[in-house]
Amino acid sequence: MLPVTAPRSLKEKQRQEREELILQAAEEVLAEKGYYETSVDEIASRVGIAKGTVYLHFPSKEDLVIAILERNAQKLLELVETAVALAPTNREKLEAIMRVFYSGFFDPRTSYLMRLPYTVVNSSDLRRVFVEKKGCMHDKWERLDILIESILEDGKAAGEFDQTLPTPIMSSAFLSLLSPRGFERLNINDRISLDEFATQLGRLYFKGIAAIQRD
Amino acid sequence: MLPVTAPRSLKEKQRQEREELILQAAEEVLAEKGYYETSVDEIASRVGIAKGTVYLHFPSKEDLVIAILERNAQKLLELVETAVALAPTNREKLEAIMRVFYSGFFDPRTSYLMRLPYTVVNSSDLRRVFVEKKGCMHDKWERLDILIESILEDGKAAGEFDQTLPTPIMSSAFLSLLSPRGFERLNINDRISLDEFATQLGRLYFKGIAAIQRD
Amino acid sequence: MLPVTAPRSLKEKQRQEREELILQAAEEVLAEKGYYETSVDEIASRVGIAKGTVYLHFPSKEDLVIAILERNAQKLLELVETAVALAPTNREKLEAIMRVFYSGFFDPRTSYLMRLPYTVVNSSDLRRVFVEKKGCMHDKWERLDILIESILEDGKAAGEFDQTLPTPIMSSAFLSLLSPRGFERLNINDRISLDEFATQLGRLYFKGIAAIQRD
Amino acid sequence: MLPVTAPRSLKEKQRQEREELILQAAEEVLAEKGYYETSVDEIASRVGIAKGTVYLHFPSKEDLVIAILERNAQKLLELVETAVALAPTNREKLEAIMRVFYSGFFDPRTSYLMRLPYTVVNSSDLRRVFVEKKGCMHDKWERLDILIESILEDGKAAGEFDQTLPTPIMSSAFLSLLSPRGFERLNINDRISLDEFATQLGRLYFKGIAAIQRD
DNA sequence: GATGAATGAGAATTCATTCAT
DNA sequence: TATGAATGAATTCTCATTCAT
Repeated sequence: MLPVTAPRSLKEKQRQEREELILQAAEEVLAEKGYYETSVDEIASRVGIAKGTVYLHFPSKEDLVIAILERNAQKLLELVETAVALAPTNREKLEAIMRVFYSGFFDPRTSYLMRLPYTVVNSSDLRRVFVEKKGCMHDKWERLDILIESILEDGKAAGEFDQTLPTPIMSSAFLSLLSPRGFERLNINDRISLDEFATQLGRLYFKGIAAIQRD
Repeated sequence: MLPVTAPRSLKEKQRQEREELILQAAEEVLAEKGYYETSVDEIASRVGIAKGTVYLHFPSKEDLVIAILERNAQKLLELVETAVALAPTNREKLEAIMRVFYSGFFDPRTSYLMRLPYTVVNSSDLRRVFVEKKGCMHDKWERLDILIESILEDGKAAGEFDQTLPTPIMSSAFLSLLSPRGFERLNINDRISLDEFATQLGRLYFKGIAAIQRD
Repeated sequence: MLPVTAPRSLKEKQRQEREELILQAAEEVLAEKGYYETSVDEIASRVGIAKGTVYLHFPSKEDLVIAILERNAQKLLELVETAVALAPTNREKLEAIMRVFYSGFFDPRTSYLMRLPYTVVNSSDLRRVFVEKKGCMHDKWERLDILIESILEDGKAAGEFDQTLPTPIMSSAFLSLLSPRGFERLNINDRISLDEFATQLGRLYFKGIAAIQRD
Repeated sequence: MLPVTAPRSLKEKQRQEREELILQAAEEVLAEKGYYETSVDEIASRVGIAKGTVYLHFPSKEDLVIAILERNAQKLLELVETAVALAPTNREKLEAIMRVFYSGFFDPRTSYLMRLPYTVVNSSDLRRVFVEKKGCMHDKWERLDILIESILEDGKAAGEFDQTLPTPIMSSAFLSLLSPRGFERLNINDRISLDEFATQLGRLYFKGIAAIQRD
């Protein structure tokens, strides 16, 4: 008997490959030019296909971007959860999250992966369009938030973290410190390795900048 | 001789007043809708003038926004410098900067004032257009950076701040913590006053989140 | 004192003239090509203006067509009502309506005026889009219907018209006979004057085609 | 020799069956949405085949519609000719035609059959595309016209119909009265049976609406 | 100066048709 | 033969910018 599913899964495979190419090209252009300066035409021509073909895969430009955001946010979340699961202490869990974000931001292979969701969530323009209006990535971002807060709470319970600091402040500050701008700012003048950066930033987050650490 | 300067300065005054109205309306719409969703038409109609009139004052939409950014960045810088000058210690100087930013972000009267420059600098989309391509606010942001770094260096020299942390990391982290998203995130669920927020964030920045602060 | 209203009304006049030109060009192209084969581009280029200018006057292609339909239906209704008011007997009122329709259809100066509304109401494609979905011309067509039925009822009461025929059938048949296709069919082979056509059709409507008119 | 014709005619049979399915699906969608709102995609998916398959049977969307129109016009003509052949008098012949049209329009099983040709012939938009440009249904419509005129002429010769009315006017009016809109208009408010409608309309056509039927 | 009508390049989206598989 | 992915011309609509009044 001939494999009936084969042709279907072949087609499906090709379809997915094509879709993957579109998503990648779109990520690329979006990262280069931003949402508003990116045209569907350009995405298509970068893949080497016609404009109409993009619309065979995604019903609209917005939906294409949402697909990228959801996918990347999902991947990001998985990386974070894995990293957290592997880290033994609460402090190391947080440091692991930092490393996931930063290495994601600056490794060209995964750059778009994380930069786009983070950028969209933290830019007011795109936030409005995608996050607030469409609820895009809402669940993923919430899970990330919950994860961080639970690490902080665990750390407090374990006496590792300062119980007098409100957890929301701690998590909010933590998310702020993850901004790719932080490392970009540095990289312009002072060449620094990502690892070094994450280490130092972790130290800062845990010990603060004060010299003598008595309250 | 006819009083040539008087009418001129009268005209000039009216001109400046009108320009001010345009800038204010533009700030308002930009804050509401973002750069790309804002049309010159809407700005003009909010001022109650014709679209063409906007172009008598600013050669392009981009230039109008640049004017706002430069102006607000300038004002912001002044506020920061004043606050810094008044604060006695280095830690208090940094805390003062935090307060300037946060109260600026969330006081409706000055909200646009600071949010816009900060947003633009920290969003990748607009950053590209205004900061990187046009060099917009470059000098102001550099001065802010220098100011912060000098405070940090002074603090290190005075033994207040940890000398083992690289100054660029410290300043970069400081700038990241200023993000308006930080406070927004909190305000959704946990109502917290701006003052409380700035105080706690300052504490976190200086002492870190660790429980027992011995290295 | 200068006439303050003058410049305004001048502008307004020009605006209306331009709008009139657009409406006329649109009527023309629509009559030539039909709704779906007509592009906004073609309308604009026939007026000798840019595409965008059309959108200064009408928010969408659909709205432009609706404006034409409403206007023409309105004008048509006025002509009908005037003609009816002037005709002494009920039979003459109905004949007057026939004349209004037919002379409207075939006088090149007013051709689009009536053909378009009648066509749209009686074509199933456009009916769906404009009449059913948008309620376009609904009120005008209803008034025409009421007018015709009241003439028929009056005629019945006066003993002029056959009281055994249901009024809705009579009015429906009357409206069917108004179809421009009726005259067009004739004009291809048999040249006939509009007046002659209307007269004969009136006779048919009143006396039927039977030779000896005893039931 | 292998049975060459048998498989061929089997294939041919399947081919024709499929073509029939396409035609039926197309009629259905066309009746629902109209020519311009109907996509080849929708037709194909209603048959459960791929879009490309439609093009194996018909060289273009237009040709598919032409096939439907020709076929339906043919069927309509046959029904009319049969009905005419069976009716004894000229008046009954005309009444039979009316019944064929009206029952065709409103019997869901044959609705598309007649409505489509009649609609296309009487709408100005589609008339242009199919009838005038392509000469679609031209011969059938002409035969119908000739049939009606010959009935009218026979009736006149037999003293049944008014000899002073021009035959073209009579036939043109007759065709106008067949419009499906006529019955639709009625059915909205006044529920009336098709039979009743045809009877009354026939009476109107023969005797007119006048009360006292002496000239 | 002030106006706002006009412009026209450019964007997103659709869909009949083709063609490699 | 059947498929359905790919195409790309065509369409509607937007909006920054210009310019005659």
